[in-house]
Amino acid sequence: MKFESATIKDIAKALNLSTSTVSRALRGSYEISSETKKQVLEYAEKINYRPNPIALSLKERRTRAIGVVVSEIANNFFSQAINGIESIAYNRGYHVIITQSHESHEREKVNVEHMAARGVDGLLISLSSESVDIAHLRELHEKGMPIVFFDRVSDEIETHTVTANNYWGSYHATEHLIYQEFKRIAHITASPHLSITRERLEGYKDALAKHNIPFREDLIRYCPHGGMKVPEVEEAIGSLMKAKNKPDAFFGGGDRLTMTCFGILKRMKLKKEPGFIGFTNTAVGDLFSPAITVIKQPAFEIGQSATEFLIQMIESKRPITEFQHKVLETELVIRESSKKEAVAKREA
Amino acid sequence: MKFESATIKDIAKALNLSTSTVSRALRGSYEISSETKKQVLEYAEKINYRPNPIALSLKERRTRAIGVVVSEIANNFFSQAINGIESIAYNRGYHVIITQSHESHEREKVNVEHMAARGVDGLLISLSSESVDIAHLRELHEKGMPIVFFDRVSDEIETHTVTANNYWGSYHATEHLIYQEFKRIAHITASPHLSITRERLEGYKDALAKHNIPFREDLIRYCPHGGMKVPEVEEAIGSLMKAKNKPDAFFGGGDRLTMTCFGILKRMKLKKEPGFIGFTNTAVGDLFSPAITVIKQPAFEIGQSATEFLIQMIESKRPITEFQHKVLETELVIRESSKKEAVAKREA
DNA sequence: TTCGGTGCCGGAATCGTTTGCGCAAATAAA
DNA sequence: TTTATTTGCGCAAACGATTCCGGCACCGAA
Repeated sequence: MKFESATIKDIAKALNLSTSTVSRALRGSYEISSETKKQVLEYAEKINYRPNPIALSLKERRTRAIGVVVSEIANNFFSQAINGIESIAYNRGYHVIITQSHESHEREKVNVEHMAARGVDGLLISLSSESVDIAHLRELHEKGMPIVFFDRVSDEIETHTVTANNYWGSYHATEHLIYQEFKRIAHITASPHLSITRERLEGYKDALAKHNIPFREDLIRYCPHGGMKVPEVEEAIGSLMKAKNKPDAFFGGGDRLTMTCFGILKRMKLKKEPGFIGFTNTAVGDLFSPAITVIKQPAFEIGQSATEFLIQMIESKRPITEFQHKVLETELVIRESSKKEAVAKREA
Repeated sequence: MKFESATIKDIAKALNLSTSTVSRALRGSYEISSETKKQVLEYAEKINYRPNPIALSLKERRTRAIGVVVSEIANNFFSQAINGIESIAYNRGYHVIITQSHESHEREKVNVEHMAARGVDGLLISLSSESVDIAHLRELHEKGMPIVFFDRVSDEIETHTVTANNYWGSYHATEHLIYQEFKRIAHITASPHLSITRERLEGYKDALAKHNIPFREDLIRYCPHGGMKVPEVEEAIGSLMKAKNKPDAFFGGGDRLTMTCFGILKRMKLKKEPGFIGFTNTAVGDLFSPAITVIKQPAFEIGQSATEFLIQMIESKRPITEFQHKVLETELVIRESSKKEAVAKREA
């Protein structure tokens, strides 16, 4: 089974011209008589000629494609970010190749290497939770591959980054819970070496400090798989609820994590329902019971900005030395799950 | 900014050999002395040589990549199906290129053409809701491009298809609502020329007929954008609720549609809460209020089967003439939203 | 010594496209 | 008429890899 397409040679043969003439005619070179041009153009149109992008890539050493690595597309944040990426890329004439790391460092590496070999012009990446060692990226970066980090960034590579303001998002969320008079706020978060984990943890800590609530390490739980493995989260919550002083509120540190967490807590049917808040970009937070308070990230815009930076790098003649670190604000959407009165009422 | 890689020429030059010898040595040809082979292999390893896939594609006229077109990745069904596709593809040594049509026929066409030109070895496609005319696919198919339809299929092209048993899924869902004593079941569904729309409508009709409930066209609403445009669904529901005889239950015909519908109904805060059921693969249906009854499709398996068929077609020596139409069973997950008693209780 | 065979390797074509260079004919200038 | 310039086009190399074809050297056999 193969699939043949018309080539420049077919045109040349049919019109008794050389391939070079045809090529030049197609791109409207001034060296070709307008009559020949017309002939070629018409015939090309007739047989629906399309230049072979593979041959072009080989020749020009560029593909007009950008590669994307996210952990999961089945994650509201990432699917929205991808839509942002596409919106810019298509307008600028780039195609987007999406891959998933499934939070696996190995998978991330394989994907990145394949896309690099395949000749993408640049890479947009949000690190997997397993990625401590990013030698595979550094190597590529040193060879000149444009790379932009978004969401989960690394400072081991000097380049543009685009993130949400995780610190303030987390700070405000935590402060909101404090205002609602929750005293023992547990923070269920992802792998501690992710930038987002650290930033969100800092915001949480600082909000506590601001309100003179001592930070307690035993209220923090790290789930390296970021909510993908339910037992991991169950274990985290279980251990928290077994303690003498149970938390009275939970704060989820990522999209999947927030969902998983919320589900587990709900299924536990606790007598004393805890307050809940989480980072997630779900569109249906108000359909939940209780309607869930969320920190929403400007995912679409993050995708857009990252893509703009990347294309700018790709198309720049000289190496870039000044890098930007764009930070976009989050939005706290307050609903029922974080309100003390609401919680109290549901318990009554 | 460019990105250079070692080539076979570099090896040849360094070792004072010809490129042909190096090429042969790398693939272990018997015509090359074991000594030369060793040299070449070692040097290749040392400089971390990787064959250029673009050059290979040009030569071999295959890319070991398969293209996927879905309407939205931010759709639980599709993201799960894509995971199924990847699980098979990667094991068989194929890469997966994901594109979204956003329910636009034009976008679908552009994506398909680009992937074809780019040289994917085959195509996995679930049609956009706008795609009535599929000339772009037929043309490709006639030129020999292997294509497998999944989920939203077309009978205009003779090929393998993989779908959920939409008819029975819909039949059982409808029957379930009937058993729960709902009398006027509205069906909010997608574009009428999608195969899934037709199949689900048939199941709905036949279940009504089986229970001697007359089918009423005025209980059906088509939303061509499949729930992507909220106003469209609001209008549909609004018009149904304005009628003298309001529906007492709603049945959503697709993933996005079900979510959108459910949200709108909830926000309407109706005195008399209608029964609800819908096709969706959401993982969090039990977190909703009320917990939502769903028809779940075996999305992952659909993705897997479709990919197996496709790779089989790609690797087949002779044209395939016998096509399979695989149908996988759906699962009805009954929760609160469809239970008459529950609805009554919530109303009390 | 010559012939056939084998082992090992290089030359060159090929995939589809672009492009530097050169060449012939036509036109313009001398 | 001769020389210079322009116009219009073809040849061939290049991108990176594979592969057909052929060649050289060395061996044993006749």
